[in-house]
Amino acid sequence: MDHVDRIVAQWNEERPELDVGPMEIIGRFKRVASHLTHGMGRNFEAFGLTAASFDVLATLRRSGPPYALSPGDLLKITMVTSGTMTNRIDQLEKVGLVERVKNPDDARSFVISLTDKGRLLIDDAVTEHVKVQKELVSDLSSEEQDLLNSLLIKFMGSFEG
Amino acid sequence: MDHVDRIVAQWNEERPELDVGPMEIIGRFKRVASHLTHGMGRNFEAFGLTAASFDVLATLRRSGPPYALSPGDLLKITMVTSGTMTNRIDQLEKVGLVERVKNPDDARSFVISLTDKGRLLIDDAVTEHVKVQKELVSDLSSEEQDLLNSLLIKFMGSFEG
DNA sequence: TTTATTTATCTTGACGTCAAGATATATTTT
DNA sequence: AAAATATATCTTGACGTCAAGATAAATAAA
Repeated sequence: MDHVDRIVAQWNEERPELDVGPMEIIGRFKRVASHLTHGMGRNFEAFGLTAASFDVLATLRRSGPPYALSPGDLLKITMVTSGTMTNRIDQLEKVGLVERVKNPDDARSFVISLTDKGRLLIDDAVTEHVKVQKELVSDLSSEEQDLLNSLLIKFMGSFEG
Repeated sequence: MDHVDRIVAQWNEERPELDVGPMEIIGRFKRVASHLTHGMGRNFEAFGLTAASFDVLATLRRSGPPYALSPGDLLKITMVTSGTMTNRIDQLEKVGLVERVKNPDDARSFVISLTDKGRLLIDDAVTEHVKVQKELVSDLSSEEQDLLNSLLIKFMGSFEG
């Protein structure tokens, strides 16, 4: 009888005609996602980052040398709006982790480039990040992890496929 | 080759020593959670609600008659901070969906009570909500849904058990 | 009974996000 | 060449959230 069971039991009592089967999956899904968010967030904090700033730095880092992408590329990859990305870049530039470099071929655009400081920080943070991620799924057996992953591939495909 | 595969491939190229297996699960998890949030959010909007206000109204409704809980109860159930709950209640009170009723036995506390308008609205919204939820998981077979749910029970238990 | 502690709720200030729209530059059409 | 359209980015204002702390009332300790 976990938290979601209790919610479902209440609805069965109050609105027995409702089909609350999918609510079990979705309720647990969002709750686990919240635990994952908080678990990873504690690590981001330890590096003076937020999920938002980590997201940008990691995107630049894994894109490979020269560790630079346009704001437009970044917002497509990270699925946020342009205003959000402007704000993220502002914050990161303020603390010297990225810099805006003018594109000489198109005066509308920039590239956002990792500074040395930014690259060193994100490399350390990612090293720790994957350890945290491993720990977060560690209560599932290797077989359960594979099974969950294959279900998630299909589930995600139903939205993005 | 989905979005998460591409991210993993980039890390393998740039930081091959990292164990990015858990990242597949967690990356897909957060991405699916985001699709679920947006899918349900469109329905909340159709009723003039947000995920936050729906959350409070649904919690009150499924608690059964007299559809009233204290702010303290609500924040424990919904896992938000007290400031957030105060703000949610303010918004809902402003539009007449709940009201603050003084507790005569303890002058510090109130109960937050669904108004008639609030109860009618949340009953309609929930009816639609479970339909949306059913649709959101409909690309998974009944067996896959059960399998996913049992994995989620264990996964969630690793945080809350 | 006075003082200290705990409990219940609210306030404040900062942050990340989004939607809508503004600005400036590039490209296409006429 | 001028006008219309498209593209790239930024600005603004509102919202939901949180952490930290304030307020007020109830309870416990002295």
